[in-house]
Parts: sequence; structure tokens; C-alpha cells
Amino acid sequence: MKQSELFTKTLREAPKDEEAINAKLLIRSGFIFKEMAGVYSFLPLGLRVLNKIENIIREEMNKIGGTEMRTSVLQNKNVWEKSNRWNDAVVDAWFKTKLKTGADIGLSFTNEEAYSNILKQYVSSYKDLPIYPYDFKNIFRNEARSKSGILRGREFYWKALYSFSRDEAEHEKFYEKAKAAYRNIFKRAGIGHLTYMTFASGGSFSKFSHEFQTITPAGEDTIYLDESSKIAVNKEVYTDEVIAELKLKKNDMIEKRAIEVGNVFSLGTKFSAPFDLRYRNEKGEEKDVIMGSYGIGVSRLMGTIVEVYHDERGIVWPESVAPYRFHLIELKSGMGKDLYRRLRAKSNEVLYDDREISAGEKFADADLIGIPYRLVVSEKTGGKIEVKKRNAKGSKLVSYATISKLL
RNA sequence: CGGGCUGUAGUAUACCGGUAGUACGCAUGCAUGGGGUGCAUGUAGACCGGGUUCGAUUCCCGGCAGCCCGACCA
Repeated sequence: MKQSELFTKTLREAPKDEEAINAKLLIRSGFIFKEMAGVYSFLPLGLRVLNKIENIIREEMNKIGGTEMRTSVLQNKNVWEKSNRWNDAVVDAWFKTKLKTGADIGLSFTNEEAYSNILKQYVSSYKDLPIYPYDFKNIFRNEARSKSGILRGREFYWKALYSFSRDEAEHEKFYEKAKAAYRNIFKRAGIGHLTYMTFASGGSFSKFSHEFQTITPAGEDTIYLDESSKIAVNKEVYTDEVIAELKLKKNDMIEKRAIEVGNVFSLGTKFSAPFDLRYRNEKGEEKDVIMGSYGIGVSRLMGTIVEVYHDERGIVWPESVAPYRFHLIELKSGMGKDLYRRLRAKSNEVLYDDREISAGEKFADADLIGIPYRLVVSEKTGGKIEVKKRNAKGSKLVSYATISKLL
């Protein structure tokens, strides 16, 4: 894309009402726009990043048998009454509103009931299971206090997968596969080395759930990490008993701040029971469906990546999620036109700074936006192209052939 | 939800009970052309409502909005 056609502009200074690094940088660089506290719109550059992350997650979910669908945002009260989660005393995060008929409806704050209700219609035999539907959607939570930019919003974008299995053994098998898929996702998103599987409270059907916690000072959660085994324990379940059970040693555990970027949870029959979600096995016996949930905050993951990857000049996107792979900068009007045309013919991964502004301003913007490869053409570069990686100090002059290999 | 703080151009800020100033941005022109370049001219502002006062952006009250700390985060 030509930068002259991008309506967003960079800001020299962050708005005074933002404290979080992710929000400051993403707003200054024109990736997001703040609508209100805890609510952000994703601008063209921001949407490209969100889409890249989404595609990584989608690929990994499909690999383990996930089938993508889309549940509605408007939710029927009757469905949620079955699990008693319409009740304000149980769930106070709902955004509720009314139809013109006067009927109460809610905006999705999670998906268990919606999926259970849908699958009730389609699941009745052991032959129908297991199934692993998932969706990406905007989720609404009426947080008492939103904070930390896109790390904890009132409206956010997430992926949720639910597993529907025939028995505990089948459930466990998938649960392990899902954990492995999650590790791949965070690795591919560039934060694998900082993201630890963390034992957290499990509710009534399993002792633990598993969170994926990314170590950063911006984190809201406190975890205790054993670096040798790469296992962490959330503060909420960090007791002597649990430490012993997990065969950890208290002296090895280091307290860290972390962001929960994903979690996997065994639900047992918590939702299948109230929805009468059962099936007949080979012997004609009626059995409960065993469920699990697997969530990732996609927009939160984007914010986490910024918290991890930035420097004093701006964002430093990992290649896998960067809005574009190349930032082509011409220092004299029209000089980059041919190169842009050639690259563009092969790839959509080029942002071309064709604006008529000073070199310094272009470089400053490029650093702020954080695209991995900066390509400069000018009178100095002759027929060659100067390549500089965003996180590198030096640059080098290369030919077009070298660039095209990077595509 | 409890506590604290704050609302001034698009952004960041200053001053003031008596015509609101600066920087960036934006527009125009000239110069410049490898790290937010220089000069000139122009553009644009007191969250909303009420009160006190001769006069309120400034003081008071209410509302709305934002940030921070705590609680919460299924």
C-alpha cells in the first residue's frame, strides 16, 4: 500500500489519557483509535496485525481438528438462564439491553452456553463426537475498570474453541493437543520464549486449568515460575500443597508479573448437563458429553506483543505479525516507484512511503510503525537498495535479487 | 464497586476573576533534501448545565468524560 493513501498519521506525542505502553505506541503509530475507555477501533495497520495473529491461531486450530464458525453477539436470555448465568448475582459483566418487544437480550461475554445450545440440536450419537468448533468474535464485558490499553478492554476480539468429547480419556487427549497448539501459536507470534504454561484454579471438574502467561512488567497477574522446568503457578493457587503436588521446589520459584494470553479449561459436564447435551454410545446407553474450553484474547495478544517488542523509537514487530514485511522509503519523489511495482507484483507485504516529506520524518515514522525490513532508495543508493532490519543497527546495500529472496 | 486525581485548538502544554499564549500538526510560499530541516504568513481551543460576580476558562455545585490505586476479571 502507498502510504500517501493511508489516512492515519503518526503522532509525536501520546495522548495524555493513556498510560500503558501498548496503547501509547499503537495510538501514536496509527494502529488503533480510542473510542472510549476500554474500547478501541482497529485502524488499517492495526487490522492487518490483528488478521495476521488471527491467521496463525486459525491454522493451529485447524491442525488439531477445529472447525470454524461464528456465534451471534446478541444472546437470548432463555439460553443463559439454563446455566444460571443470566443472573446478575452470578455474572455482573453482562451488557444487557432490550428488544422493542421488551424481551431481554445480552451481548456475548463468553460462549459456552451458545455452543452448548447449538450442539444440542446436532449431537445425539457417539458417531457425532468428538467435535471442536471455534470462532473469532468480539466479546463484551462490562468491566468495573478497564485498563492497560488493549490488554483489558470492555470490547475485545477473541478466539474461543470448545471441545465436545465422549469421555474423559478422549477429552484429555485433545486437551494435551490443544496445549501443544497453544505453544505453537505463541511461539509463532514471537513470544514463545516468554510465555509459560501456568497452573491456575480449575473449578469443579478439574483441579487445575492451564493459562499461558507472558512475562512482562505490564502484566496484571502474578505467577511463580520454575525456570528449569518452564512450569509456572498462578498466585491464586500457589500453596505449599500445590507446590508439592507439582513436584516443584519453593526455593526455585521466582515471582513474575505476566499477561494471560490464553487459557485452557476442562469443563466436564458443567454446561452439557444443564443443556441436556448427551449422546447414545454403541450399547445404546445415554452418556454425558465432556466439554473443554480454549480461549485466546487476540487483541490482548497484539497488545502483549507491543509490550514485549518495542524500544525508545517505537514498535519492533516480529516478522510473523508485522502489518507489512517491507517498508519501502524513497527519499526523492518517484524514486521508489519501480521497485514498489516489482515487489507489489509478487507480494502484498509492502508499505511504500511515497509521501513528500523530509527523510528524517520518514525514518522516524518507520521506526515508530516498526515494520521488520526498511528498504531505502535514494540518489545515494544508486541502482541498489539499502536494507535495514528494524532491530538492527547497521544497514547494507543489496540488489533487487536479494530483496526478492526475502519475499 | 470504594478511594484519589484531572478535563484549555487535531496532539502536548502555559497563564489568568477583565480580549487565552507556546510547540507540534494543518494550509500557503521560499529555501532545504539521509534521522521529526529552516524562515515567513495563515488556521484552529476553555467538556456540558447551573450558581456567585459588573464580569467566570479561572471560584462553587451538579452532570458527563478520562487516568491512577484497590476490589473484580466466570
